[in-house]
Amino acid sequence: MSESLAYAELIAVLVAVTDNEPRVMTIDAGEALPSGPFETSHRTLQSGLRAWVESQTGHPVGYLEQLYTFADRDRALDAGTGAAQTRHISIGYLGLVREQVTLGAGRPEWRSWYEYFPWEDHRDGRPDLLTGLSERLLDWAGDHEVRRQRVDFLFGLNGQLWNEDLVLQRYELIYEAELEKEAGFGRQMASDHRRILATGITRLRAKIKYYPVVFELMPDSFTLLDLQRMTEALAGVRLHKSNFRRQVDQQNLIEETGEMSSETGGRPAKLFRYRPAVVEASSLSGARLPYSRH
Amino acid sequence: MSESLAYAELIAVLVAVTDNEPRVMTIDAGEALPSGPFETSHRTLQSGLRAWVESQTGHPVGYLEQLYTFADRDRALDAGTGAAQTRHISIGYLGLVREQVTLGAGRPEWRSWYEYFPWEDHRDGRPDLLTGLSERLLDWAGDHEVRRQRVDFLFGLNGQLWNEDLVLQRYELIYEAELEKEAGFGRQMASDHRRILATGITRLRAKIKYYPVVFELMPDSFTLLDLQRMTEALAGVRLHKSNFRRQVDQQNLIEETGEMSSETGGRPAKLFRYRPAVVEASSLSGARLPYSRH
DNA sequence: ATGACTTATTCTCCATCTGAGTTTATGTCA
DNA sequence: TGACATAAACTCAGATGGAGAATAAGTCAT
Repeated sequence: MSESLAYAELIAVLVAVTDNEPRVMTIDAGEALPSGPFETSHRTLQSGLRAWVESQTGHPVGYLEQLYTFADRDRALDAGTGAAQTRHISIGYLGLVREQVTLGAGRPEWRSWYEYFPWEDHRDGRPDLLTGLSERLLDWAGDHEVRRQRVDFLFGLNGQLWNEDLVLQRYELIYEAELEKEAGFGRQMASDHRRILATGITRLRAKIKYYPVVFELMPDSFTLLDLQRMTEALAGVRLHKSNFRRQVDQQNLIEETGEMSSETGGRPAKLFRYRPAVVEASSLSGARLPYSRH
Repeated sequence: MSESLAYAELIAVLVAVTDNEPRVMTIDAGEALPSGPFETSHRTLQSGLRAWVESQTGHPVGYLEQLYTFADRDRALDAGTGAAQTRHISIGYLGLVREQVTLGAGRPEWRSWYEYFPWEDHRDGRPDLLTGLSERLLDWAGDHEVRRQRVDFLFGLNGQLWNEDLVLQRYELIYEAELEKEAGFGRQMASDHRRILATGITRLRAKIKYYPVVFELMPDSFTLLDLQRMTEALAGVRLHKSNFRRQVDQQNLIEETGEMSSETGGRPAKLFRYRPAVVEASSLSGARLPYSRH
């Protein structure tokens, strides 16, 4: 029975956006994601994480969702000995906070997530760094047709479109090609934290498409362009202005406050607020099956 | 430090489909989902689960994905005492197997998941049981406008459409209304296993829309109607025949084997096989952002 | 005050997709 | 042989989505 006892910790991918830059909370001079033991005093995982994060950031966490449970981190340590050793289980969470005032000890810092994944920011066009990176990946792929296709597909080569959702898959390819520790290909982190961060970004980029989580990061009132910039910051991609607007108001999730913003540099913009959703959101799904009435 | 030691177990929602009925593997005469300790000998969570499941079912698990980690099960036990007590962490997995030959001990059985959630099967129209159930839910909602809207939305009342994805949310509403133990509202399970099952069904119903997992449950060759029936079994909803076909071959995931099936009762149907995907699947996504070229 | 420049907001257009059937083909079975 | 079943292909109108033009309403340098 004691075989199954494990050391359980919580680990957080905490996201905030300032100056159109998506940031993640880090400790150890940007080398690690914040984490802590899962104490018996915590009623649930969720509440444990929430309490702990709020004491660190000084701000309520608007949105919190479980990401993934990682348990194969320490396998290198186990190998060979065969000794019964305490298992390490990390339960990852994704949290969104509106502002980033840091209070806690250990000098937590908010850093742009593009420091860790510089190839993921396509807002000003395809990053230059991608040239060198994809060259290295293609070298690695060599004649291996499947590998080559994967590189093309994941990095938008050979006429394929860039798909911003595939953050984790891209990182894993880079890892497989053993390029993840190369200088110039993004800042590194301790242990597998960079992978966990990639998992969080992936989840968030997918989620904003079918669930109104962006508003957890927006201030109470905002212009449509603010909202677009926020979405672009997260997705790492530019969006089509008028089509973005059309989509937003079809979804019926925002309403005018009646006031205007004058800090636009051009024509003043209407201010909007989030309208906490008709009913439970959803139904804005996306993928559908071809239903049949009857 | 020892505060954070926890007992870790794996728990599986194992799904197979036979006779157009989606089935889940259970133990204890259908009262529990199969689970086991996460042993140190297991290299990773995934491999631990896989080995253990295959020894139980005698069949390889085609598809396996982590569902959720549950840790707030035993809170009732902790309450009041404040004593340091071993935490119980369950890591849930969803697995798909093509056939269901059971070998293991403890008399595992495959049971239709609709035994546990009879209101979820709308293939032959709205189940009668929903009349009584929604009546009880509306009673519970009373004048509470928000509750009433939630009931309407989740159970497709008042002109709203039935959304088959909301399995977990429906179960949680029923739980909140304290109707989950009432006779007639589905077979019960030990502890929170019914909730875990609901989580699995929810995940699977969502997934089939944007990822070709159905094929993990199909035999090597099949007709288009077979594929449709499989999808309907999982979604619990009837689909539009020709539109389903159109969608399937737009996705380019299957190809004709060249042979025909004669067991249709009508005109013989072409047989198809799964074509393990152009590249990594995806790009059949669904929800999209309004991208901008530039 | 005026014209250049910026950003906001509204429209338009057209190609594609989707929902909901029809129509025609090809078997089995009484 | 005709009734019945299912398969497979085709139709068509309305909704959706990508792309960009047109118009509105500010700021700012001259």
